[in-house]
Amino acid sequence: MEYRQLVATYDRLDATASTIEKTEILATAFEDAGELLPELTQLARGRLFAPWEPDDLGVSSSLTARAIANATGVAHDRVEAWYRETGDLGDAAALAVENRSQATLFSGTLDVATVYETLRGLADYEGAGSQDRRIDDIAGLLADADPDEARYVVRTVVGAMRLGVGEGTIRDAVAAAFLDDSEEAVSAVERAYEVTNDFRTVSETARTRGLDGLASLGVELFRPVKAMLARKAESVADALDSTERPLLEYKYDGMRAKIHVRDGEVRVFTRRLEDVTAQFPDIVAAVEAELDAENAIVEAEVVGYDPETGGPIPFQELSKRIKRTSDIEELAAEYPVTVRVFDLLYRGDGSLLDSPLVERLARLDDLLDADGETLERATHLQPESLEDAEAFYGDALEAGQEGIIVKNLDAAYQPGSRVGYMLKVKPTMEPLDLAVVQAKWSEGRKSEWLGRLRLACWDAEREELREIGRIFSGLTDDELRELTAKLEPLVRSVEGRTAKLRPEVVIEVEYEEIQSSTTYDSGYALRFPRFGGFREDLAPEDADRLERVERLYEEQ
DNA sequence: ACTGATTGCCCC
DNA sequence: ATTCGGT
DNA sequence: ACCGAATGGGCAATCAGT
Repeated sequence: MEYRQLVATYDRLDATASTIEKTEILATAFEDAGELLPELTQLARGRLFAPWEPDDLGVSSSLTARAIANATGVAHDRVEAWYRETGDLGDAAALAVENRSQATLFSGTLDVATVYETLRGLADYEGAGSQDRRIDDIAGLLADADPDEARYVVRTVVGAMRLGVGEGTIRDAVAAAFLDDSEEAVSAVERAYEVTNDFRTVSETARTRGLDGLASLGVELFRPVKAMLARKAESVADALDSTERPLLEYKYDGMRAKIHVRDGEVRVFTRRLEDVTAQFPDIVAAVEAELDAENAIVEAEVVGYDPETGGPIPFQELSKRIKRTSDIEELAAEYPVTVRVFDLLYRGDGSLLDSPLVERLARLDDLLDADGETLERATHLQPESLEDAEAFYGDALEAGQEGIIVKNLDAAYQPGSRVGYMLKVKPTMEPLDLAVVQAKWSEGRKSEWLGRLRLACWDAEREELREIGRIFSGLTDDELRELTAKLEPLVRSVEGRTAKLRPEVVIEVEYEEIQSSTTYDSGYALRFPRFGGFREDLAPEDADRLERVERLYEEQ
């Protein structure tokens, strides 16, 4: 299949806002794909790998910009300039190909399999010179590409197709292409995807074996199921109101883990389905000792603690263990963990996804060693009243945890994030008033606007601003527009898409937590910062004091 | 052997 | 992770 | 209600450059 055909599909997806039309366009492409269907279901989202496969291409914007320059003979600076202007490296690539120098040869056209295999192959290069080989491979594709082809090759490399196509659209299109558009067909595809996490398997099964084939795809050990995600509730009362038969659990600040046991062998997966078994030998040993099952899937939060005091440690410290490949045992001793178990998805020879939570937990309790040191049920309560629940929430905060999770004991395990299954309640922090010292032009739809603010608090002792991080969401389009108008007159200098500003604008900033930081000169940074409103009444010197930040940090 | 830049459906 | 806008 | 896009701090690994 020629890549040009796929590009035509991309362009049509890009041109329509209607999800119904997007589904139709994709369904047609899937029907025509033949043997290339598995690759096409990945490429449609700009992804090359199934979620649990290592998919480190080792190349993103800066190296790709070099590849574009190499392939087209256009100066690297010009490619960078187009990238800055358009905010999209794919568009910059298209421009570069249009303006390619005479010296480079346009030798032909691409086919889909070549693009897919070449890009996948980037991940295999290691060691000295590997970046050059990656650049050469990408440049090789671009040398054979016309401008539109180049745009989407590059967008695939950098992982930002921006076509409005995600999992939901692929799901609907697979159903429409090989089954029908009934609710039954869509649910069958969805279910198959939830348990396999792989659209290549799902689409190929739907094509060759239809509805029955999809139904035969079930939970398998060592193939992670999508995680059930919580939604936010405003208060304990709200959460209880919308939950039939509530069970409350502490919400811990750690790492979500899915632990599979197959014939006694243990594997640990993250929420995004990365295999981190090698990083957590202590968890493997604890599961072997404290979980009475040869075949099972349990779900848990891995929580670090200080071996000296026994108290909880910041997530930053636990996170040192997650990607570590050396000195594993030393790190395990320095940052030991407890495993707070809260669900059982599989036991013995079958899936428990469709069983109600109350039954899954009863079976989980059967398997857990009551005196285990490392594996322990997440602290939980079946509340009799709102007062009960609020007291439990208070206990959780008192114990230094994030808040609570509210679950429905009658509900099945529902992978993904849906209404009516699971809620989280967390306290809101007092917002900070911070001065805006720098801004960047945004990307994509928002690329005309100055967003992405760098913020500072006021150091009263030294009488100067000290940076404390950036903001990352919370602005409506109107606010972004207003912000841009306010900031543009304050621009002192521009470098790339970054503008340094005279610090005159002060905004309110919400966040989840204050972290210690080596990145910012205040020594602190905000976790999940978001815009809370303009403070027209404040000057930069009126921004929150560093002292207050320090105090809040100590208090939390 | 060291540093700085870059990367990641990373973790949160 | 959180939040916003489109459907 | 759902989906997709766009964005934060901070970590270890990797590699280019010296």
